[in-house]
Amino acid sequence: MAESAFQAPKGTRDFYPEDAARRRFITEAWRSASVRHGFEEVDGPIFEHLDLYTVKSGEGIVSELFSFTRAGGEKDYALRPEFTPTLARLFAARAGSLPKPTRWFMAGPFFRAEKPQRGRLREFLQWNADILGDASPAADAEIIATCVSLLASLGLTSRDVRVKVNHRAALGAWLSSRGLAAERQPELFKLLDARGKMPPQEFASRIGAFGFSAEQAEVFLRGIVRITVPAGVDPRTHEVDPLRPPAVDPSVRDVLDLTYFSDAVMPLARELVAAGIIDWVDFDLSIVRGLAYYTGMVFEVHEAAGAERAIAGGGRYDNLVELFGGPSTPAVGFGMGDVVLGLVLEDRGLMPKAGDLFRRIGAAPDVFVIPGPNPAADALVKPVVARLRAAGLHARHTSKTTRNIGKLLKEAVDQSARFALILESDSTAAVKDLTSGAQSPVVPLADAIARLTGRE
RNA sequence: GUGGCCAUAGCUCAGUUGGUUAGAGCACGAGGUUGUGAUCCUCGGGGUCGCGGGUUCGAGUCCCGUUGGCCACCCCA
Repeated sequence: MAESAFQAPKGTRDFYPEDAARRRFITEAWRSASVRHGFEEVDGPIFEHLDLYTVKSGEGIVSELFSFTRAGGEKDYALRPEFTPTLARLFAARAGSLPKPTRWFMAGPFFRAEKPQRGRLREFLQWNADILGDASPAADAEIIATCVSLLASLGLTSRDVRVKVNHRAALGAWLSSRGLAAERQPELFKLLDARGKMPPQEFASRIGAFGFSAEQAEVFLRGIVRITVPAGVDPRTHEVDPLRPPAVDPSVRDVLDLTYFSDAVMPLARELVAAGIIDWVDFDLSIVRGLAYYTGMVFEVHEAAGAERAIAGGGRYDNLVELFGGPSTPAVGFGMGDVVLGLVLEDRGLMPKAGDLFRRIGAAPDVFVIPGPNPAADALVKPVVARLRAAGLHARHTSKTTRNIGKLLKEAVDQSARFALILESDSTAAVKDLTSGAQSPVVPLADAIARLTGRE
């Protein structure tokens, strides 16, 4: 703020080196998890025709978008607020020649014209992974497993975060069986979604209007049917009896008929057990999400104590590709933003600090070349650095004038270099391992370089 | 979009009922001592106090507006 009156636009971020490194740390983890699970990377334009978004969401969406008309142009455009329409467009255009199922991921910037708050900005990065052309519960589970794989790769555990899973069709069928007309269900979903924002008495009274008792309201408030694997049981071989959901809280059964729910969810639960991630999952009747187009399984990932906003969310959307002009195609996927994920990692102390961070993203120097006090060493610094770089190493040298060994070693450490190469004369050097502190004896320069460039 | 709280150095903050040239610690830069990441010493850069206006002899301080941040509501694809 010193020299300029300009501020970054509301809800945007500036990325100084350590910020950019944190961003890369996250995006590289996204990429790795995607590739590990067999997804291929795609992308589309960062702005699309405005119509692409109003088709699905109506004109009301426009106030949430950054939209514009080119000076002198006619068409309306919008910065992309989500990827699903673009994904559907890409898929529809080549549906005939794509493999089934098609597994795609992308990660990039998105824009929403909302009022910024903690965890919610106007420009953010989002990771999307989708499976198109596979209607099976196995695909549902694979999507969740990919998400869990990412979380685990960053050091999060099933005690830090919970995957809340629900099934829209199952919940709808159950509600219909209790006589709640389909038209009134979205109303109930909205109430369920807002349950945490009102006193319990108010919730009980409002849910009473839908024909639920106070005891049932209590169950909705707790909201959770948890399926866990008992300690000592190998989740890969653990059998789940579809007729008897394991470890369901008995008090829940007393007041809710979960038959519809479990019929729809048990095949998925079995897949989650097979994938070894059932411990991460709670089945939660109140998770509703974008009622607009989800048709089956829906899920959200939350910090276990409920801190922060949702880390990720997704579900099955079997009608959407068709809505965008493609062939009828079952699909399931999810999105995860970088903002909340970053906050949770910071909260848990899992975001690496400077030196480690640069090392983790491959931006730390392999070797820092230090001239000793011998004047002959000075002239050697640049040729040696050039030679190390030609061999593919990340090599740096000081730009300071001091030849104080201690200060130069400190500079090497500050820059998180792995090794220091100390030039002793025009033909000799020592290699110091800056991680262990071990230093080699003074050897011929060629030997020292060979040690640094040789295979590990 | 509505409302509340906040804004002084890169960071954390101090700054008296309105009064000289706005300070500290850390961080950063240059150099010195000790041939090894430390310690120590010297020096230095950096602020039109978010921005604009008003009141006043005089505003970092009081008033209004504005921008941005945080929080709640709305929304959350």
